[in-house]
Amino acid sequence: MNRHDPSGVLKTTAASLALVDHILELEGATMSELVEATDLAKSTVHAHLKTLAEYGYVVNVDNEYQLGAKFCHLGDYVRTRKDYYRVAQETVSWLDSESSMDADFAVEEHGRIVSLYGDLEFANSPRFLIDGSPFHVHTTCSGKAIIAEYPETRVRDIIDRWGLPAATDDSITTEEELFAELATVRERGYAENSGEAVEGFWAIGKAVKSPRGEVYGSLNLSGPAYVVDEETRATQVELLERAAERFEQGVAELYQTQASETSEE
Amino acid sequence: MNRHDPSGVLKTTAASLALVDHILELEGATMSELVEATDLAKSTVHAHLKTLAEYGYVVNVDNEYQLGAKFCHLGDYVRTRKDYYRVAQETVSWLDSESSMDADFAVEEHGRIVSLYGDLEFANSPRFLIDGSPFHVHTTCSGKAIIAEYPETRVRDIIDRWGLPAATDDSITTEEELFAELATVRERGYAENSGEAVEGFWAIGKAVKSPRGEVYGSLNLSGPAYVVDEETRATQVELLERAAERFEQGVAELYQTQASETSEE
DNA sequence: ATAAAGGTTCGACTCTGCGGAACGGTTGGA
DNA sequence: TCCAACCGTTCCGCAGAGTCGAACCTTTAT
Repeated sequence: MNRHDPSGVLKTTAASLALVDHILELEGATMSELVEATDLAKSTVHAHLKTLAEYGYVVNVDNEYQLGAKFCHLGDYVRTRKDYYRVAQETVSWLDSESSMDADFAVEEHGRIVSLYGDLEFANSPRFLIDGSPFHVHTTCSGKAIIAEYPETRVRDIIDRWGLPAATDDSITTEEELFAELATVRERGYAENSGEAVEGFWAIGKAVKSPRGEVYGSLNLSGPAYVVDEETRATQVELLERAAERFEQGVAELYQTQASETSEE
Repeated sequence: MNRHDPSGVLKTTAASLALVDHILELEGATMSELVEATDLAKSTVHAHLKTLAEYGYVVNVDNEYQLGAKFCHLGDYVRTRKDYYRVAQETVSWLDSESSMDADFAVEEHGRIVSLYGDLEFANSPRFLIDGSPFHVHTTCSGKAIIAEYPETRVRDIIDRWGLPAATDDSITTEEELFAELATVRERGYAENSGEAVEGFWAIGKAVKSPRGEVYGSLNLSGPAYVVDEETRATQVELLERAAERFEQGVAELYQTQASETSEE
């Protein structure tokens, strides 16, 4: 599961969380499947599952263990806690309605890409995930758009940790390719993906930043490549850029309101 | 945190997950706050946080620990994995557009209520949660609508485990009240809440079932009580009932398609 | 310059998670 | 009807792992 430095990590908790990853990967699993996947004793797996179930992280339906609805609860908490969440949600739904493609907003965390707002069916689909974790930065246009804004050392930290595994035949797999691509992204102002994350899919992404220049995440448009010819691609790029402006302006207004509210007290 | 039977539960994992609950409750916490909240040594908390961080469950921004975006990732997986998820989503958005109130779809799991689809800002808002866990069944109209369909023993199991704590002054707090209310719900066909979950809020919920009679969850409408007079309440009930029909019909169609697809192979 | 707070590392003690085997409950085929 | 296979549960002894406390480092504020 590619954990880089297991020193100082509690093995019991790690084993429990690894079980969660396995259940995700297997899209639901029976106990013996998990015993096989983890090389732990049946009684040990049982103890972990019981603990996870106690906290609502796992449920057992029809002799199969599944992840619990508590993840929805916690996920929604994370989503709504971002101060820009309302702006992001509005921007995505605007972009989605204007565009013929699917819109979403994604962030980088721990060197991985998670889609926070937008059509959740595709963006976070477990079918396209290598392990239990979210997308890699180098295979998604969101990832490329975001890390193009990072200093080189930060990018290196991420690839040192997660490597550059291919998702498709067209994925970037070497450092040189990646840094060249990031230079292109900076120059062009947005990132583009042609089947690098999912075969036959075309996507564009643009990073959005706070007034102070911190990168919040990336707005994206994606869809099957055959539905967009050269001409419509240009329109999609324009839409994306307008959406990014809307987002950044929305956040700026948000800060102004907050500032005036606090000064009134 | 009201864990009923700690036997067989791994204390290390439980401690880690308890930390997650604490971070949720405190809406982000510093390490010393967590030391205080848990009565563990600083080094112990550190080890747990490091492990949770390693798996993306926790992030540290500006000397504050927060829940990670991985919960969004896992939550979306849980959401989209339900076979009725598309039907539920469509029904909720229909109901939301037709009604003047907020629509959502919630399920019961482990004796707690989690809102899966619909406006996530309010339905799962952490501000209204007593501990890190989702809503109680007896304070929400979704919960009442759902457990009204359960056999009495199952309802008793739930209240034995979670008790009947009040969320507001109007909450149900005794078994007699609850069972009387559930009888009313069954008779009337839907559940109603007047400030029992949140002060000043009015809500209605109706359970939806599979063709075989299993309860999937509950469709709900909720909003501030002052915006709905007696007359509009009647219309909202009608809308809710039509939505429930749409949902159940949608699921029935889904099963037919699945059945014909498998028979073709 | 000093203090306070957040975070990190280390070693020793002790508790607890781990494995293995044995037991129950259910399903389905002989 | 019986047996076999599978899923889940319980129990116990031992070794390994988590816990604590203290010391250390870094950053921010006074």
